[in-house]
Order: sequence, then C-alpha cells, then structure tokens
Amino acid sequence: MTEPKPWFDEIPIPALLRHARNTYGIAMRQALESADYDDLPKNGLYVIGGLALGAGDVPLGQLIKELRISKQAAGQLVDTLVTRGYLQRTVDPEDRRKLTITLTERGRAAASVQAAAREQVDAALVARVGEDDVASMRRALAVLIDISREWLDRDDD
Amino acid sequence: MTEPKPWFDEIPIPALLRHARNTYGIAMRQALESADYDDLPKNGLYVIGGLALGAGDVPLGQLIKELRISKQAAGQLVDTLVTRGYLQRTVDPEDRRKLTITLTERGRAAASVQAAAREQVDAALVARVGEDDVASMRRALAVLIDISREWLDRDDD
DNA sequence: TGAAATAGTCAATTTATTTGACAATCAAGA
DNA sequence: TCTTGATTGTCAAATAAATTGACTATTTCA
Repeated sequence: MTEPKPWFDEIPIPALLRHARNTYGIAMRQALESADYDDLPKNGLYVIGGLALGAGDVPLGQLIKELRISKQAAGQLVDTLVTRGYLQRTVDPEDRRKLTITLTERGRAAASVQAAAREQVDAALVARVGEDDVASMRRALAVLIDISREWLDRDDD
Repeated sequence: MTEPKPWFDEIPIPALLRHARNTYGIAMRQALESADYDDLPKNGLYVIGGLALGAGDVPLGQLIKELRISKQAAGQLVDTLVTRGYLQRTVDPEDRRKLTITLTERGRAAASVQAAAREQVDAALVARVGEDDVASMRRALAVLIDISREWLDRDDD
C-alpha cells in the first residue's frame, strides 16, 4: 500500500482557500452576467451578498472592517454601487455622522441571482462530501477567522 | 435544548473562505514586513508561495491560469517581482517562446518567512480542530476547486 | 462650553488589471 | 523547404481599484 498523498495535501491551505472561493466567484459572476448584472465592481459581490443576509441595513463602517479596505475605498465602492443602482445610502438618524446602506430593488434582484448561484455550488459540494463534512468545514473556517482576531485585534485605524 | 445556530452557519461559504484566507494573508504580510520584505505586490504572496513548492521553475503560463488574470497582468506582476529582486526569468530552451520563473536568493528567503507564518497559522488551526478536521477541510476545499473545473472548462482565452 | 474622538468626503496619486495591436517562435502540411 | 495558423509573450494606452493626506460635520465627555 503506497498510499500516494492526494494532490490537495501538498497545496498550502491559503491557496486552497483562494481557489475554492474562486469557484463561487465564477459561478456567481456567470449567473449575474447572464442576468445582465454585469457592472458589479470587484468587491461588489461581497457587498450585495452580505447585505441580503441581514434583511436590512448595514452600517458603512462594517464594510470597512470586513473588506479590510480603507474607508475611502469603501466610500467609493458604495458610490459606484449607488450610481449603478444597486444601493441606497441613508443617514442614521441616531448619529448623523453615520451612513447605512440598503439594497434597492435592483440590488435585491441581483442579490437573489447571486444567492441562487451560490446555493447551486453549495448543493454540488454537499452532494459530494455530505452535510457533515460541510458542517465541519464551516467550523474549521470559523476557527481560522477567529485566529485572526487574536492574531491582531489592533489595526483599527 | 434550544440549540442556537452558531454564527458561522449563517454566513455564506464564500464569505467564510474570504475571511479565513485573510487570516493567512494578515499573518504572512505581517511576518514579511517585519523581515523587510514589504514591497511585495498583492498577488506576490501567491507567486512566492507557489514557487517555493515545486522546488524549481514554474512556467509563466501556469500563473496566468492559476491567478485567473490576463497574460499581460501576469507579465507585469512578474516584471515587478523581478525588478524587486524576488524572481528570475529564463527562456525555456525547449520552446523559446516560453518563459519560466524561478526564485532568487531573496525570493527564497522571503518564501521561507512566508511559509513559517503560514505554518504557524496551520498549527493554531490544528490545535483547535484537530488533524482529522483539517484533513477533511482540505478534502472539501479540493472538491470545491474541482467543481469549478466542471462548471466551466472553457474560458481558456 | 470646548477639546478630543468618530464618521465620512474630496482630491490627488499609486497600484492593479484590462484591451488592443504586435513580434517571435513553433508545428504541420503542400 | 515555404507558408499558414496557433501559441507565447511584449508594448502601450486606458480603466479600475485602492491608498494617502487634508479636511468637514457630528457626537462625546470632562
């Protein structure tokens, strides 16, 4: 029994993560383009997908942290998303410095196309490795995410 | 037993992948910067890390496919990496159209700093979820990567 | 009230990536 | 051989994405 190591054991985890994420990216982009939502900027998918989750608004500040880009970049990203009709920006009445962003009609439509594509990939994954393995992958990924929090909780501008 | 769903079950897998990868990115960047390898371009980490694997050369064409960027972008990326002393470019004597890229001394040094940081995160992960779960995560990621191959094998320029 | 901190904008620059046109090399058939 | 077509990569110009630095408005809190 020579037990040859499978190819994916030789590849660094970050590279696996990159390519795996890319699968979703390709599927989602493709679906969005077929539905004529072809003008989403690079990080646009994340914004659209993320907003759809919490049924409602998201403070701009959250994007800044999650995307790990400068607040200026976040501002510009939201700008183009607003210009292209996906988002709406409103001031938080509680604190008039803050902005929250919300999906427009078009934004929600795009989000649902994207979610459908995502779920298709999810389904293909479950079909091959089973629910349990997917659940344990989620757990492992969550742990990785958590590790970064301890690694550095600083870097908050 | 209310069994509240853990937070990471609510997050789309691509988002988990993104953030998980970011953990590695942060750790590696940080390590590299402390060691004065602070001039690596965005995709530089991938190139450096990838090359270190196969002890030797990598055809430029491979980068193009793996990074999913245009050949021009790949060319420029390699350009700056060469300029900054990380890479060397040589023509393939078999086929003089082809280029292969190799790490320089500096490149190898940076690669090993990067690898060390990566392994530190790997270790932290193993410490919390165990070898088996990491192995099954790898398997699941490999399946995801495979899915994209079937999803579209076209798009080869 | 009046600093200091927070949230975001504006303008300019740098970095990353793409598109289009091209040059060199190789492969294969008349 | 020649010639045609495909492959591999470069050059140059344009666009997109992200950063830096300086600034405005708002809130907090001593």
